[in-house]
Amino acid sequence: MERDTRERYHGGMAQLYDPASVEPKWQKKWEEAKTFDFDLKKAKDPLYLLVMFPYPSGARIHVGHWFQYSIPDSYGRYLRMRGKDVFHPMGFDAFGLPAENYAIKTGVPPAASTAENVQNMIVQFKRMGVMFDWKHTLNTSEPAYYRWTQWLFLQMYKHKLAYRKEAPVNFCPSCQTVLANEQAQDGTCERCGTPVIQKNLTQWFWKITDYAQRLLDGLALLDWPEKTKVMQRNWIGRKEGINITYRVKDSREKVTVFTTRPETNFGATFIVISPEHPQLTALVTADQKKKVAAYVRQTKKRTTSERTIADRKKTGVFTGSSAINDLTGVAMPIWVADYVLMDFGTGVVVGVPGHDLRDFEFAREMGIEVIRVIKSADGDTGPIDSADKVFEDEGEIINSDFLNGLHPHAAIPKMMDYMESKGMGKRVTTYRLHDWLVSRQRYWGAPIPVVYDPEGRPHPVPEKHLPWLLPTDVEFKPTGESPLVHSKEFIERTEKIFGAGWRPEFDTMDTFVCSSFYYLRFLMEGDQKKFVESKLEEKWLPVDMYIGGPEHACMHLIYARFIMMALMDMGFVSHAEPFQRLVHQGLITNKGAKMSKSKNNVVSPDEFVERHGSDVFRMYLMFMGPFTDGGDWSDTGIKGIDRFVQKVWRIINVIKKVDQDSPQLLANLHRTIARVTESLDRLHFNTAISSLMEFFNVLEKEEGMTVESTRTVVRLLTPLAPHLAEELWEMLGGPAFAKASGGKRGFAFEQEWPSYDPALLVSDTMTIVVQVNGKMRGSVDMPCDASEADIIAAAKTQENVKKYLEGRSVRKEIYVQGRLVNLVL
RNA sequence: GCCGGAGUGGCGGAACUGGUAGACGCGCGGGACUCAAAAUCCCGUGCCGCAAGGCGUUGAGGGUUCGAUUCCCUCCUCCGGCACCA
Repeated sequence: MERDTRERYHGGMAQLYDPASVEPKWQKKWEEAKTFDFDLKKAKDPLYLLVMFPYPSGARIHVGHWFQYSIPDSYGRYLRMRGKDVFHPMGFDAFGLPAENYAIKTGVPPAASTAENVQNMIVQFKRMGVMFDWKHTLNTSEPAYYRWTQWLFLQMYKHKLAYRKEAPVNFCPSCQTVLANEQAQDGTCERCGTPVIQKNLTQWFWKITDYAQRLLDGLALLDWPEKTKVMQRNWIGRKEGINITYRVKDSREKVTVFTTRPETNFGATFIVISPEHPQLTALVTADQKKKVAAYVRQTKKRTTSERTIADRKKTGVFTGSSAINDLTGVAMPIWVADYVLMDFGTGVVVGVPGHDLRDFEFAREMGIEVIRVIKSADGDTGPIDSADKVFEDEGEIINSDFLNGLHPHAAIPKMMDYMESKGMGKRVTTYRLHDWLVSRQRYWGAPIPVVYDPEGRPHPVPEKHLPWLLPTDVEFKPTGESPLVHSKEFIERTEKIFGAGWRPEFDTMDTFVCSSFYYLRFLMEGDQKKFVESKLEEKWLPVDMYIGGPEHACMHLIYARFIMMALMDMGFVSHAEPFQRLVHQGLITNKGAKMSKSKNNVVSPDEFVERHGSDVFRMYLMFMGPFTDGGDWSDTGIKGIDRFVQKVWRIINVIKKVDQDSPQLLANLHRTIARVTESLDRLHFNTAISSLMEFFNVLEKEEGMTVESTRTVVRLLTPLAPHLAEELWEMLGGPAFAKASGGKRGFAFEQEWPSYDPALLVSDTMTIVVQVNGKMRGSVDMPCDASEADIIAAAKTQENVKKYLEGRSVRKEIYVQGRLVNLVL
């Protein structure tokens, strides 16, 4: 078909490059030679290159996988040629919902489907031609791995970083199952549409909040995208303010509020307490009891997402109590309302309706007095009677006794000092960050290694019983409880070890726990009795370059940092930060939309890889644009790369091998080396490829090239098109040459990266652009050592320039060294 | 609403710290080869012009500068994140 005719009309000079036979050949040779087997101990110049590990889905590898894994592979090959000992492992984040859902649907146990998916993915990765060291792979769902997930839990428990408390979960009464937040969007169940209810369960938490400040401070030293750092800072959400304590009228109770704007306190007219607040009952007076109880009951029915819709009409009930504002002596009614959240600040808020929109809305709804204490930007000091007049910005303070005339930057500290001196308040710092809820009411996860005695008290499972195996005699169909509850074996095992009446913890761990330390487990070889080998950890961490999607900015990337810090405090590791440099690959979309199975718009790379080969496909992905940008999928340009590969093949095959390169060719080659090197250093694979294209466009017109230079060109191609380069390298006698000249191994990617001679980049003439009034009017070629005066003089004699100078005087002459002359008239 | 980021030909994109905008590729137009098509090669491809040359131009408007895609201000659009956070 196509191929025969292509050859026939090709002039018979060279065979067409055929990736279908060449690529498997080299994949086999690489594997047989064990070229990717890595020795962590022997490595001299270690570089840890890590790409976030994938979930082993049952579907075939998609375009996004290719983008995420083949391009970093090219980068890794480049660094390897630069002399780095590049450790680039790959594993599988294998616990999680999809395998469990698949089991519910088909009855296939998650362990079986997962193992099969992993094998399928490995085959596909090999076909991709990536140089993962499969000797160092891991799978988080295997007991050999999750025993360390459990070990980590035990360490957290031992160091008082794990605790239990009641927390609400989303529950679907129809499916009888706990839902993740993403399965319960809009307050209805993803699967059946039934309204989701909130259910309180006692669950395990990890105290990430203890590390809030360190997580914040640590960001400063990381080589991460600024955007990601900002997101983490916002996520941690440090706020400095003051806790003000008010006396409650006719009661021994006191209420404490948190505020960052105490200077507005002369305008405080009410207090709002969260419906969940434990102090609430003590504040409710007898005559308000019924109303408040009804309101609290109503709130419980609402999901968090429902409660946090910004535009919702404010609701609330008066508790009957009032607090005294000691600044003014005013009694502030205490209300209960669901717009105040229990888990931020103190769960109680002081209402300043004149200068906070939500407070104003509430006050208007409930008929509470509004006082102005800040002059608005346009000087308005009058009453505040509409939402438009609520002035939330900073301005001059009025109606506030000793603060009058001040601006917030001065008033805030003054008020804080005043309140602290009078014992009314105390400065505090709060964080938005919440403790990490690690319990999941799921089957397919690492069992939490805890057992409960007959009195219900928790005890850690001793380390000698790890891995605390996930039972297999379970019912996957949802019953409203954790699937593990129905495992006879699990309960029997627990009673046998710990005694009659003992029960295991039936919840499993969040999969983010598994992925919070996997970069450490890749460093293990052979000995599986230790969590981490100290010498290797010191040598290899932090990860030099971590590549993954920006969607992990706030979850995985904070959890992993937290765990690393905790492990350092416990003495297991020597570094506080796991990932020194972070790069987010861009997203490959399809017609602007994210590819997803549910949208049925996932592009399969299979047919393209089959037709054009792995090298062409990966280079096409690189050529689409910068790695960090991603892009919209389109196959229209793949032809360009295919042509390029054929052109490279043809030229290298047919070009005359000469004894000496022309000076232009040599200069061009060295310029190309410089540009490709610089592009790769900056992860600009697209421009690395275009530089090579330019080189071949010129090379085509050359008489010939030395074998030495040809080999140099092949080495430049090696990271980008590894299979093609290997074939060319062999053709050029590269392996024999390499062995003869230094004992290095023979594959192309095992060779040294070409260096360039800066002297060859400089030519002895330079082209100076001549501008008149900032517009280009010509150019002059001058020797590099020409003086400024000579250059300007030459510029003025240019025909086209002369025309503009005619009859006008030059007011100013600007000369930019080696670049341009601008004549201002 | 708040916090980030980005807007460059028909398209993907290039342009290091302000200095020839549009590299490279796709697509498109023309030509060579062919009975023909595909493939391949050559030429062209911001606009006007046969050409010499001229003009315009990096989302819109303004500013700084001899000179702005690049720096500053205002606005528009798109993307990402957060959001009743006190």
